[in-house]
Amino acid sequence: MVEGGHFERKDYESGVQTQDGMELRVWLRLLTCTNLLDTEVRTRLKQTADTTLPRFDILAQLERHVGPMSMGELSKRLMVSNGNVTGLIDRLAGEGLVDRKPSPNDRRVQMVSLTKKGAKSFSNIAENHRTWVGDMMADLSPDEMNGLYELLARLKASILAAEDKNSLEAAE
Amino acid sequence: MVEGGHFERKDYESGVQTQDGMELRVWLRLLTCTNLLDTEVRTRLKQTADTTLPRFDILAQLERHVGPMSMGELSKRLMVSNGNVTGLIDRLAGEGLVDRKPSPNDRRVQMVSLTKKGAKSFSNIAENHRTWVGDMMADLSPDEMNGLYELLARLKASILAAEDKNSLEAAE
DNA sequence: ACTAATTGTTTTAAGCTTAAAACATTGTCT
DNA sequence: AGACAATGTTTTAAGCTTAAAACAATTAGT
Repeated sequence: MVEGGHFERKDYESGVQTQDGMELRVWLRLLTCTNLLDTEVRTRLKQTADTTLPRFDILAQLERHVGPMSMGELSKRLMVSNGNVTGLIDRLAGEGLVDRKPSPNDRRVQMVSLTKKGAKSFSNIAENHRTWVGDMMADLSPDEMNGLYELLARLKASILAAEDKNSLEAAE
Repeated sequence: MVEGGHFERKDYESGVQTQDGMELRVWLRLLTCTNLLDTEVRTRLKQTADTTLPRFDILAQLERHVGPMSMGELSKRLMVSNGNVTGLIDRLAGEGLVDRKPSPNDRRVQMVSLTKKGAKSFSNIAENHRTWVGDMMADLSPDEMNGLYELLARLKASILAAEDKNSLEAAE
């Protein structure tokens, strides 16, 4: 999109002013890293397997679950809306990667499972996925990886604490 | 969505197996943190200002630029497609937050600028935005913030190096 | 000046996403 | 059993996003 090689993707940092606080700078750098990785993964999924990340996420959930899974459970595990799952499963079923059939116990429920084709497709893609992510982080030392891992845990805890505090205030 | 308070949002970590490599674990934790922050910001933008993050990003770009900006320049700075900007500006113009008029020099070009209403709206939202992000990171010490900032810089460099290497291979 | 290529924008088609409404089925209560 | 609440899924309406095609206007080359 832009010439030069290093700014084809979202890079929110380019707009940060020096007077911005450290929090905004960390947030924008976090966003930049996530977008770079995310975009790269999506691009390679498209190029090498002609699929998308949401489809891949569904196959991954089905693969690690023993036996078929209901639409609702898929929706909970992926943390997306029910309607979203309906659409994705429609397309995956159309491509023959998953199988959807009504539950014999409860006629409201649709049970979904991987087809053989779906399982095979997933295992190929998952292998690639692991390699891609590894390559992108190849320049970080084990110490750096551990440090990042721990700091992200601290950040996650801080965010959740802030949300809890906020929801308590809202409940008053 | 799920009871318990800590897993209402995307949390890819819940599915990671112990045999997964460190790279995948870091990636999923990165994704979790970004999604938590991103979702929170979007939710609050919706609740407090009835707007969205893409709209906010456009107002921010227009605010820091002196004078009107073309559609193409906006598209480059936000790192999104031209068509995307067209749609967003359509809606922002409909809400009276931005002004769009043809350039006098080049009749292909549309020049966009903030209206008074848009500038006022942006400054209110930006103030809140800074506070939200600060609150979410409140539990991290200055040292931790600096450490995270530096490690993310290392990660960004590693990703870009991997992309460059990959595109060089593709060009052979 | 005519033709070509280039540049700037919009339109189109497809997919992802959500919230809210609509439907279908099951469970509960009397 | 009948009414009503709760649960599981799909549909609908709206917005974000992209790639590719279509349009419009400018620039370059002859």
